[in-house]
Amino acid sequence: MPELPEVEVTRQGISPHLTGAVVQQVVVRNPKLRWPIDPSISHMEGQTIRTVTRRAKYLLLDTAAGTLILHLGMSGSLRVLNPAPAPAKHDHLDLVLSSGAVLRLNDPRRFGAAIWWSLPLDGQPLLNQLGPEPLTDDFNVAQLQQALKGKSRAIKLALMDNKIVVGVGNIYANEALFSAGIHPKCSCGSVSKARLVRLVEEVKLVLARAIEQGGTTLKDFTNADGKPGYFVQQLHVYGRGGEPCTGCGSALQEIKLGQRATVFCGKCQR
DNA sequence: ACCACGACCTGCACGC
DNA sequence: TGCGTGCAGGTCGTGG
Repeated sequence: MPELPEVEVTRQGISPHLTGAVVQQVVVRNPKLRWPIDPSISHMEGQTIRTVTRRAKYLLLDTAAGTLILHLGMSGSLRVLNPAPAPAKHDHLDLVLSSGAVLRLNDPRRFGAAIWWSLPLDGQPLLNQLGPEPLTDDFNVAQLQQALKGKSRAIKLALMDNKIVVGVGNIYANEALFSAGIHPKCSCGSVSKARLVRLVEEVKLVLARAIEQGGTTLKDFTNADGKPGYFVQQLHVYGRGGEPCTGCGSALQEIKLGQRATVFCGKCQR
């Protein structure tokens, strides 16, 4: 489900309900996520959520005693419910707030994660190896050029590599490469600086636009209020293999790259 | 040090 | 209608 825009839309949706709220109870219905939810998550009970932030596709709920790190995997979603209905299938985790509202995690495929981290965050192994945030100046041409220098693998795989830049998943990697006119199989080291300038711009643009539109809903993504995102209407290539290119009209090609569906225009992208 | 690939899961669309 | 197959928005850990 979520790439960076969907996670950010989720963050924006839940933040007003969570910031300053006291966690009255943590209910773990099924601990079997990507990593088992550790019982120490109960230490969050009684804590006040100070901030709700995002790093890459991780949501960070900060308290004085530690941070709850949430990841939505491929199929996870968070809702704030008040009142909360009876839990449904795949509702694995609830944070019951003293306001009566409930933050509920639903994740059919269970690739997501919920990790209670009571140590300093800079020692968190999932977080401390991550590359720059794409929507900040830390992601720029100089940094990208340095990261790609001498590498021969396909540019699309590099774009989706969290050490190079975080948050760009399969949808937006396809879209950004299309907008930048770069063939997804281009060898990293062979892309000119001018084209990398363009790529950095397009990555930022497509992510920012998707956030504005409430994210991309393909099947099951909804924001914290249960509403879908509308960016799917602005996708140029993702999910459109065989259909006409919005630029030149020729049929979009679809291949596999790193086991992921890769769609591009053979004419507009070189 | 790099990189490709399998693995983790459920649900859905499709073809027979 | 039912069954098998393949595919899906992520990313860690492995083995080469």
